Amino acid sequence: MKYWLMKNEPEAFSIDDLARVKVEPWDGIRNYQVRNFIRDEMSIRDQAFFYHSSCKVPGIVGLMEICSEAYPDHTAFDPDEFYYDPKSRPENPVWLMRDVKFIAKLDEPITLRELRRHPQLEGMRVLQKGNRLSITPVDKMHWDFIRTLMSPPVSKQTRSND
DNA sequence: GCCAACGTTGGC
DNA sequence: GCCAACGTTGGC
Repeated sequence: MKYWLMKNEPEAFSIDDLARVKVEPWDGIRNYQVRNFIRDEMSIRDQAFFYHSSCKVPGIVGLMEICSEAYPDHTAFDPDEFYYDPKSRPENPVWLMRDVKFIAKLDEPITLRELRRHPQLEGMRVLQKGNRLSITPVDKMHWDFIRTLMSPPVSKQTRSND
């Protein structure tokens, strides 16, 4: 099992949106490195942090699970879509996506600022200068440490179901 | 809104 | 294949 951190702008799609719909296609990936992650390295049942980026307080806001194989991102085919990319054709799709499933919303976000404070998290991809990948792998060591920061433990009320 | 950092594009 | 110009990301 692998662990991931997945960034999204909350204005476009937030943890509250995911909590409401429960399952959502993670579309709009237009970076080859990230495409390769989701195609080659992700698996169903991998766990991921939901991260809010480009907002007032960037940070980890929730937990989710990868719940589909990779499949073509159809938003690349549609000229009316913001993420339209004529390179990608239905007969030969360049861009892929996976579905993610809501697990929990944190009672308190773990902010980027806080993540940077912990020496235990040194080397985390998302903390590295110049990192521009919207999805990055998270070492188990770092995952486990961050889970311990989620106190009080992720509350029952915000769990989808166990 | 600024700007550092990095990816992509395209001329040569 | 090089690299300058440009575009995008995303924290601050």
